Amino acid sequence: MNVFTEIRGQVLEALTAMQEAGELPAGLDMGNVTVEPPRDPLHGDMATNAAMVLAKPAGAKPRDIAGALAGRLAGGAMIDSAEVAGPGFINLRLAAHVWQDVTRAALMQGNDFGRSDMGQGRKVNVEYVSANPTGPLHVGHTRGAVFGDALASLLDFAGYKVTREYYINDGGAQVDVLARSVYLRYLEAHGQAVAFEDGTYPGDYLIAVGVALKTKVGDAYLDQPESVWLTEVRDFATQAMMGLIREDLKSLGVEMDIFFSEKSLYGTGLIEKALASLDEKGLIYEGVLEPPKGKTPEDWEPREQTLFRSTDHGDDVDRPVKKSDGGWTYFAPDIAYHYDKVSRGYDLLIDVFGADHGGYVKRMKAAVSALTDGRVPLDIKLTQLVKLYQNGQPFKMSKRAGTFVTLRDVVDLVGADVTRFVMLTRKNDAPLDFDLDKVREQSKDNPVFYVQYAHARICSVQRKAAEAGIAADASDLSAIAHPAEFALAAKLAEWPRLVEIAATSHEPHRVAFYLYDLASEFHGLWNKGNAEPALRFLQEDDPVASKAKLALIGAVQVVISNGIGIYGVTPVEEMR
RNA sequence: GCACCCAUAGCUCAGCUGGAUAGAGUGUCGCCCUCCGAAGGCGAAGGUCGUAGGUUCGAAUCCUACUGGGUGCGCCA
Repeated sequence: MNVFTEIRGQVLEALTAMQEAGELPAGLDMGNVTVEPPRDPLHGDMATNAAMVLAKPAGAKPRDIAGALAGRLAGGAMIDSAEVAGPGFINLRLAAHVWQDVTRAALMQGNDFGRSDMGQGRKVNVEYVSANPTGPLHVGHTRGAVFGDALASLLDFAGYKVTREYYINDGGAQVDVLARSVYLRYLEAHGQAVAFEDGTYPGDYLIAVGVALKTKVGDAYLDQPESVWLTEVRDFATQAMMGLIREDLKSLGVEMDIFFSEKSLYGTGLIEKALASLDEKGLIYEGVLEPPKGKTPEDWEPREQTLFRSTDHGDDVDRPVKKSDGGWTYFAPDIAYHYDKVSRGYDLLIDVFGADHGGYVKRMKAAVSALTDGRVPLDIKLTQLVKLYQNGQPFKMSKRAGTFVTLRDVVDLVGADVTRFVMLTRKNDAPLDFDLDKVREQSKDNPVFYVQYAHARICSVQRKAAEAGIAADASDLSAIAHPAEFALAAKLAEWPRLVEIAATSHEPHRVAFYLYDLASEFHGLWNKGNAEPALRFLQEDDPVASKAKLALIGAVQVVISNGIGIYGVTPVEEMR
């Protein structure tokens, strides 16, 4: 049940009736007509801007339209009163039964309350994390993982068919470096002294991989040239790293549907095919790029390369797909990868990248736009840096990995649920401060706690009720009658609308802020029970009222549970 | 030099894709437990929405130019 769409339906009906009555011209675009909660609750429960957006095209004064529209709306089934206000708003007061209906609907629909068919089953591919398989995931990846996963769940909840995908960069030079680093650890496992030189990975996490390699091949690679072992060790090491990464993701509760290997693109003709497709559109040519203005690299010299005319699709300069030695640039397999995604029939692609990939956005969008002739949109979400703190002080680096704080460090310290929720309490494009102490603090400036606390309180009431042999019952909700109770129910009514807004804007953080508001509304009502016993959830001698109030808070429980469920967070029944 | 992101209360941030008197938390000050969890709640104070123009019934939101901060910029992925 989405109160907003229902009321908007009534507004549109009324407008149509006005057109039929000749009060409004035909053929008006109603797309801009909105129904929203007014910022100031004194203005009523709902407001519509219909009169103002239609005034100009209809050639009438906003307040005149508003007056006529309000007259028609006032007779509606869900509407108690409709008043014209300000420049032409129509403020609506809804009938008490609307809030009771919402409460009932939330309780009955449970896990499905707020679920939308907005996506209409369209296929979406969300690619996220996609960290190089050269080591464990670190904090930055954690944010990308949490964000991508929540966005995927949100889209699923909004009616899309979602695929979660991880792109393994196992085709480039960095996996050769990985192989050499593992080889050093392999020598070390054989008792040799080794030095990690320029660019090799010195992290401790490779020690076990070196040992494992020794167990597998014995001394077969000792004193052998790279040509003998590189390919084998690279595969072995990459697999080991992906094993590590999968475990890291699992510790966060992230499960991918597809791990797509970059290497699998090579030798299959897919890259060639993708580029041929661009070539057919006349977007591939041989040429020489201008040096970047202002900051010319010292070793700059003009080279002829194979270029993609990305400027035809909104990029600033054309981009090379081949290096001067004829090998592919990184961009080429990336084009092929997206070509593959498109050919798998997705209606929408979403890439979640770290902020350091900002420079990549335009060319990637250009590529997808060119490949699909603009048919398939690609949205790229950049997640900004995570700054770690401990007790207000910048956090010192991890002892285990030597160079960075790992995902595992964070999860071990504060837990997956807290990590996930906190990392979603900021917009993806804003930097995030993550204080390892504060996120575990149990106070209301910690949104995780505050929301969980509301859920725990509800569970506490339910335990008390159970002792008295009472359970929620939505069949008679007439006891839900106080403005404070309506306010809470009104907040519940916003949930389905919020899901759609968050999903269309690809902004899962909105869920966190909503849940905080909902929790706040609930805590407020709880406390009003101090002064007004009639507002307490359990009414001594009135089982019908108690059941109704239990239904109300049960509905709150449902929404909290659904909301944090989208975040992959489990609601708690008791604070500890 | 160019591109992208950001700028809102002392601090940390929301702001429902253009709506009414811009909201939370924190910090400061004052209140509220004979009551289902006070790990809470209520109230006060706090603002030229970076600056200057523009678009229109209406701008924190859209456009332009600046200022300040972050990120990136051909054979690294």
